[in-house]
Amino acid sequence: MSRLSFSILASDGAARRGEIVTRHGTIQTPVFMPVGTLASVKSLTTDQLQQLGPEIILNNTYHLMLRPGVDLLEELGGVHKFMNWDRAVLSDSGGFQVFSLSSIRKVREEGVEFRSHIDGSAHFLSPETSIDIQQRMGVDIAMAFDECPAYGIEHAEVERSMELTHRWARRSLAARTGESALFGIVQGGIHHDLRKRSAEEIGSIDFDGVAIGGVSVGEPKEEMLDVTRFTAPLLPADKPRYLMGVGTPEDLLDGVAAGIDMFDCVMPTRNARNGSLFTSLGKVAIKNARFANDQRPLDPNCTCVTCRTVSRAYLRHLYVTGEIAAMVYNTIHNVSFYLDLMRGIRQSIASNSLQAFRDAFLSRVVSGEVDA
RNA sequence: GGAGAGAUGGCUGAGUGGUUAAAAGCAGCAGACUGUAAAUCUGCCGGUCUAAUGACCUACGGAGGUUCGAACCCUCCUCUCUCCA
Repeated sequence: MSRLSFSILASDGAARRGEIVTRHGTIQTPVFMPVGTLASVKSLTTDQLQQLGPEIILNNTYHLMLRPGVDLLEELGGVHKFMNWDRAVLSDSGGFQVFSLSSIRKVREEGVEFRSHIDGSAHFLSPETSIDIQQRMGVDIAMAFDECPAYGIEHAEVERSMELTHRWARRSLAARTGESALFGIVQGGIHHDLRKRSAEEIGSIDFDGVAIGGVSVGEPKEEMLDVTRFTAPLLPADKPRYLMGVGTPEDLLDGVAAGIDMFDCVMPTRNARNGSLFTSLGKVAIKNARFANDQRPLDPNCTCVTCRTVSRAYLRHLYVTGEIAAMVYNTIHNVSFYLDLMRGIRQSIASNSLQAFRDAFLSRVVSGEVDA
């Protein structure tokens, strides 16, 4: 079979309702991909994850390259077998670590030299090595190796970085020899002219999908939305569009409306571990004293295990006492909430009512009736 | 019975004449988190008033004293702990 195929089933304005077929199953889009950096969606067993039902998750090249190492990963049969996950996996190329680990790396034309954040040892990632590692991990979708520039640097510097990303994009594709599908990444910061150039350049390369990278790196929300709205329509219409690292529930609604098909973000999982929970009635900081005696389910409109079986009072107690179960329950809920949201979004596109769905969602959340 | 040590803010615990409303940790209260160096980080944390700066009050076991000034020095009292009988 081909590495990947994408078809659009319906649309609503710029929003698309589609299907991506991978070697590990079919993905309904728009889709949210939970992040499992180290071949684990933090705090969840694969079985628990499976029951939540995401059709695809993320892994990370940089982190897995360090531990357990790609040789071992390959020897153990790839990430799917390693974590006993039979659905799709997309791997980030390590490009984000060029940004997030900027203090311990050095960028050159050839690639990026990292000092391991674990033991200080030197590691090198280039388009060729990144793609090689991703293929050997056996992921369904690999990402081109890119440079993710920080927010706030000058236009000329963003342009230089973007051009490097373009050269690396072609090298990434040339390095792809295996079964993994490969997505290109558009850069260009917050600058329309650069984003346009990048979209044209990356869009002209024979990738299986195209991502918008370099957002959610500290820029104001409006800038991110502006870049997304500007760039999405410039991307090839017949390929999946992936907005990297985004975002909040509201961001997902906006992204879909702009024509994005795929999202990933650490927010639901990280926030869960930090006691910040997304609900249909707004955000809940479960550690707040007001939940100490609150016997209601976290979210009355949610059917996840957490909301079906335990109270806010219990969730608060687990969190405050530092019990591991707090992270499990919280993560189950937040991931479930995100997946439910995407399900609702897909249905609304199919029935041409995305705008109404968005309005209803936001009005419920904004009304702040968590305490009602 | 004898010898010694100690009593500090909700807790543990620094501080031995002024810059001390009093370190630090914990607990408590709140906030942040966007392709994960995150079960992390930040702020507040005696009281009242203030948007804030700030002002006043109360405070280092109790009572008294020395001093311009005391958590810190002296006296007595109360209590706690350790060792020896």
